[in-house]
Amino acid sequence: MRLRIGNKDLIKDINRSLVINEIRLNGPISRTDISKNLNLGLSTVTNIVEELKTQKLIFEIGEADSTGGRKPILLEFNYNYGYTIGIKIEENNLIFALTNLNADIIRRKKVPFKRGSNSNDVLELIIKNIEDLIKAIPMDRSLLGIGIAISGLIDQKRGRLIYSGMLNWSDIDISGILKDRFNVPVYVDNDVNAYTLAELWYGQGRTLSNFIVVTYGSGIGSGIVINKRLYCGDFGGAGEIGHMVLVADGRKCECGQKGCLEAYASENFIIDYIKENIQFFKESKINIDEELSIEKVYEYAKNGDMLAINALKLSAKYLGYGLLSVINIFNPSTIILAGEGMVAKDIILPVVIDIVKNNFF
Amino acid sequence: MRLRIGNKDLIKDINRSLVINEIRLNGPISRTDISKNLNLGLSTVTNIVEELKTQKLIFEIGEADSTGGRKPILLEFNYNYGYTIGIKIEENNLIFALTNLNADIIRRKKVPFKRGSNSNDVLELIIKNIEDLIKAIPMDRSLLGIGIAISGLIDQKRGRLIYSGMLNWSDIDISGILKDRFNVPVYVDNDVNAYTLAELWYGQGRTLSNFIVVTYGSGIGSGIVINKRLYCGDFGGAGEIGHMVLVADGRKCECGQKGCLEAYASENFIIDYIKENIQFFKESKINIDEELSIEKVYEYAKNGDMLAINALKLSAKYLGYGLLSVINIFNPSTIILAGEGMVAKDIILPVVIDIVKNNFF
DNA sequence: AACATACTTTTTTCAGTGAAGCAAGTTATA
DNA sequence: TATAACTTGCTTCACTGAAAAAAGTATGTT
Repeated sequence: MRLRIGNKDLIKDINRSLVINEIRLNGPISRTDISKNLNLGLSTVTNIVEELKTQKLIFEIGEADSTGGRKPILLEFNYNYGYTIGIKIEENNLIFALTNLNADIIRRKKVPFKRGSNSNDVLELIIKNIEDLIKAIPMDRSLLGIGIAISGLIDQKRGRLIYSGMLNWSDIDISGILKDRFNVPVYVDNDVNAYTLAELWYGQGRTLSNFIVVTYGSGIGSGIVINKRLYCGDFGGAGEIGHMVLVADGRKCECGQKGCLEAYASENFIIDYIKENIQFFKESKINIDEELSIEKVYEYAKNGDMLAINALKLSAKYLGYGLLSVINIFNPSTIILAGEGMVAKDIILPVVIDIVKNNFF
Repeated sequence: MRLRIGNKDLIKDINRSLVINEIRLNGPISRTDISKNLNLGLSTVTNIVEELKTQKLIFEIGEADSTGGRKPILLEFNYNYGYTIGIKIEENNLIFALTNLNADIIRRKKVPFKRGSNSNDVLELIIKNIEDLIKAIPMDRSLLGIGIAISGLIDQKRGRLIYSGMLNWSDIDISGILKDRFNVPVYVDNDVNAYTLAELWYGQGRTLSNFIVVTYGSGIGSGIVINKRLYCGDFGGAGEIGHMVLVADGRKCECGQKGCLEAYASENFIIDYIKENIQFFKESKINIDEELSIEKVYEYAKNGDMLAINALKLSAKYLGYGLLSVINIFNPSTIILAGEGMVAKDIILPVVIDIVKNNFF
């Protein structure tokens, strides 16, 4: 990143940003209060507000009660100034959401596609659906940007998909293709990071400087926020805590390594563990001959099946050790646990919390 | 951190910083080149340079060869503008260094104190020696700041020592005491972070945005640099990679946890391993009855003793697994390995590199 | 070799610009 | 009449850009 030099444009940009954010986050608010909160001159605020009003980025929403003088005029951010489209690419589904700037969903759409489709066909499908969604935007407003979440390794800076095992795609310039077509900024990131940004901007992370989001489900991933910014590493692949070594020389992991956290705390491990140990649980109702899905395991556990419960608890134990490492490394005030695996949180959380509490250095 | 509003002071501060840093890092340099490199107006550079010259922060060092026109006047940063004192508190030694702003050491001093001394006595000793060092500063120059490195848990923001096991001190307002006495900024951090900052400012890290320093010795620690800033975590304790769980339910660690990296990759492990396994190495020359120090182990290893070599290699193997986890989490372009353990790098490095290369996801 | 002319490059000067800041004034209310 | 909210007009100051000044080099002529 090149450092910006100080000049009048910089001042302008800074103060406009400050005023917009003050109104967006603390609005409705009066000019006087903005001035006090930001320590900006009152006349400066007046001028900036005037400009933002003509740009329709903000508007006067009405007046508040007087406290002994002229009533303050309340300003509010125009959340419908523009719209954005968010897309999640799943294994055989596209999920679209058209939102305003408050992330209110205006329209939502789920579009299936054939598992294993090639990237060109799916991108074609994405373009068609974006065109369709754009029609729902009011005439005098416009699309401001597109965000895409894909499970895989992403070059965030260039908006390229480097590799996705789930889709079996590699090296696709998603941002370039869509930017050419729609002429708006296009952001691409993996699903965990996208979820982490959501927590940072709209969720529990709003008030935090540093936190880690850990997703627990088919695999284990994490999003890292440091100094209020998502950290992606030098090659875009930070946060792969699923492939931390938890058991030196341990179980083989899909990635090729041995003893990864993900080889112990994941859906696959739970199912494998049940298969390996069903012989020791004569009273278990689990039928090993039918295809065993993770949902069925949850079902069995809910009904008190000890094998299912043990498998979940063991997986949770390893998850706890993984979190312990994360805590020792990042020393964050908060860790957010999420992911499909959390549907069994009644069983998992007590185990995890117990391990973390009793072992933290 | 409160955001600064945009005004003329901000512009001034930014551009003065940019010019100073340009001269400091790329000097000697002419006004014209500064203007080109920073994209700042030539007249602006002239004005700022004039100001910095009267402040004696920079000076004109001479002229460079002409390239067909007027000779450029070269500007250089005045590294002797002021001085700083750096102090490392060891188990029974204080190490002082008086340096100029180029980190050139003007004077260095080693002052022993009684192991187990209380903090007041040692701080008294520190103050006396600082007073002594200040006498070595030229009359017209001054002390600009003090930096202190201690092994332990530090509250960097307040400059307080929270707890040091090595010294058996806790909750000491080091910064407050010295700031009151000398009226200059005082920075306190643990030894690993201090070393990491040295790498960031003067070492291999100068050109890197993200890197991790891993110290391997009596324990394992790490310093984390993200976006050119040292990351300390919300409670000042980030980087404790020594207490990552490497072997679930493994060896007991000094910290109370089980299976920490430090329980496997550390001097203590190496010595314990030798004691536990000497029975299997009949040909080993190691005499288990004498007090076994890590230095002696290195000596034995250098002379080809297989037990010593095996112990070092095994410890290195675990270190490799630890680094693998660090790489998976941070995805940095560079890891810097340092610490006393590296004196045996001929044995350790090949093992570590092999593990990392063959396993990286 | 001495000199004149043309061109280059570096640095300085100075009027102009614009964003913030300040103070006095206006509006609206208790 | 006092007070709070907001507006207007003027001042300030750091950057900008163009022109001028300073200090060279390159080349051709006598």
